[in-house]
Amino acid sequence: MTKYLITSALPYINGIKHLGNLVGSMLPADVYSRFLRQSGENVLFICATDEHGTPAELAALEKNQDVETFCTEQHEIQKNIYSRFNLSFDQFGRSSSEHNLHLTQHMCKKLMENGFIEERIIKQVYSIDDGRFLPDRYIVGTCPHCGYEAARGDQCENCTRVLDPTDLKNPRSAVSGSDRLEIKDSKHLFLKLPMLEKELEKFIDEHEAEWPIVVTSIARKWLKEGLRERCITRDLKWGIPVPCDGYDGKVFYVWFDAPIEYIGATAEWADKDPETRNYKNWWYDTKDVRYVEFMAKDNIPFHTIMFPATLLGVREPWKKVDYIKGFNWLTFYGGKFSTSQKRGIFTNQALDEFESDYWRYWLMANAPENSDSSFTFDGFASMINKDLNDVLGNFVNRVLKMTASKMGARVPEKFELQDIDKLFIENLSKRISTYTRCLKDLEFRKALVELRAIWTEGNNYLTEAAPWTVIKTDKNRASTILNLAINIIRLYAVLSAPVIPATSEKMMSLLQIEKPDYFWPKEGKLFEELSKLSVGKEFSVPENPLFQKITQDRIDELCEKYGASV
RNA sequence: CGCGGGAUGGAGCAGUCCGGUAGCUCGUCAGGCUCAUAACCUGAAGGUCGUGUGGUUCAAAUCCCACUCCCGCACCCA
Repeated sequence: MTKYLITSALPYINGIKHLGNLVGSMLPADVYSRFLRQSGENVLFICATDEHGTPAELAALEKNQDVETFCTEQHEIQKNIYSRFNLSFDQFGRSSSEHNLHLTQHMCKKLMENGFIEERIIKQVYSIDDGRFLPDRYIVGTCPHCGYEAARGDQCENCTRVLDPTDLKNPRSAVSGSDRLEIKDSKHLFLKLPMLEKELEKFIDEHEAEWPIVVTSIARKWLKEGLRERCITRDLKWGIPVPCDGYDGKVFYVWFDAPIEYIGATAEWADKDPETRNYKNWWYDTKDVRYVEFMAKDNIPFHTIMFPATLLGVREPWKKVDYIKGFNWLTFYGGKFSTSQKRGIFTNQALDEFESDYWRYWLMANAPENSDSSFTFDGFASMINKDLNDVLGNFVNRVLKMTASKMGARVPEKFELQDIDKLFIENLSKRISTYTRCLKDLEFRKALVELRAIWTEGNNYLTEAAPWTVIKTDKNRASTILNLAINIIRLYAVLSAPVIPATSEKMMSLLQIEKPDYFWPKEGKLFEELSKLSVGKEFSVPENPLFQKITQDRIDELCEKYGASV
């Protein structure tokens, strides 16, 4: 049977991520993983923090911490936030793990043996006062073309010309501002991507028909422009040491070791139960694994070109990706999320404002699948109020309260179904199969439109069946309708669980189901699905609605707080 | 001529690959219901699908051409 390996792009360690990061990789990967698990599939969902590189070192410096302590702390902070978002990682690892170190070094050695690595001497800028080599973008100076004074070493933001740090006039360190810089020769390893170009092209060809356009078009663009040798090492302390003579004080560049951590994290997972788990069953010489990656569009070149190049070049049967789900950007009021301008919402702030399901629902319903999409508090509030409160929350509430008040807080008896019931079940069945297909195809926005329609069907049914009227003349008939309605609540809990798992649990607990099963309904078996609750079983009458409405005052307050231009 | 994405009723989107009566959600208006959170259900109004009154076609939101405007690609950050 096919096993599903799911990875989400690794969030970088240097600070708490915002909502855009969440919706572009981890959250949709979670929804998909949950859906597959509920469908009875064998799923391994892997993520980790990406910890190496200069930004991490500098962030640690700013906090007066050594970089390892900093990363350990930040890893815990992020891990905690994601668990509050109910992201169901099987493993949330760290790219600084032992496993990743060994795997990365192994990959490098194999690449060398196979002739895909060459050594080059390059000139690097060294800052005497900072005591370190500086990456290009941490050198600032005056642009030789336009005279802009704060041009960076890799590109002038004013005239957009690509620069070399040595082009800059009056160069200085962006870290300390010091101008005591010198240029030193430094040995580095380069991955010879051009040698793998044909194979990569074939790799992309094989998946062209299936992959989203945003993914293949970015990959094609790189191939079209021609691949160049890429430097895979850096003059840094923090990272995975290069296992070669003469490379003391050098580590691998983050883009090289970060994706390998997908494998590393799987090995970390296997360590927890070595008797039954083996990471190679998922990654090495497998025939039964379907591997799906989730990422935002900036990560696509690394996952379509660089990482496959590594895995191809080692000449070992490592599992390569089968499907890539790429996302565009989520914007904040049409503009970018911006840390320095205090625009946008970070994941920890989001959780302080609302329960995770509010965010999960909105983000998935508005996932930037085909183009960038924009977050606004107005849009957020109106969708939460309408879909979660009025449609779903109210349905649960009205059914349970009505049943309790008319016939007591127990699942009422079911008698013969009438046409109206059968028609409803038929409609529901169609919608569920559409919903299921959308989830399978990773069409999240469409899936959520369908989920909402499924919820609406319930309200529709109640209106048509009108148990509050029927009960006056035919108690058995009213009992049947309400029996069905309560069973629908259970079914909704199951169907909603990939997206809003915490709410699903609440619904199950209202029905006093101790060990709820969330098995996905089978095609054509809806009658059975709607008969799972035993007659006479007690349920709880909700004291509070499942959700709370977001008022206009609250919206105004949030706009103010998060720098939304109203 | 830098690269990429976009332009569809008041708002947000689908439809564009594979031409054939313009669809969904919100909002608005009217009606129904009264079990429920002033919630639910039904119906209606509202668009010449950025521009050229451009080309192909019996037929174009959809294919081709030209143009306009918007948004990313610059600290932070995905």
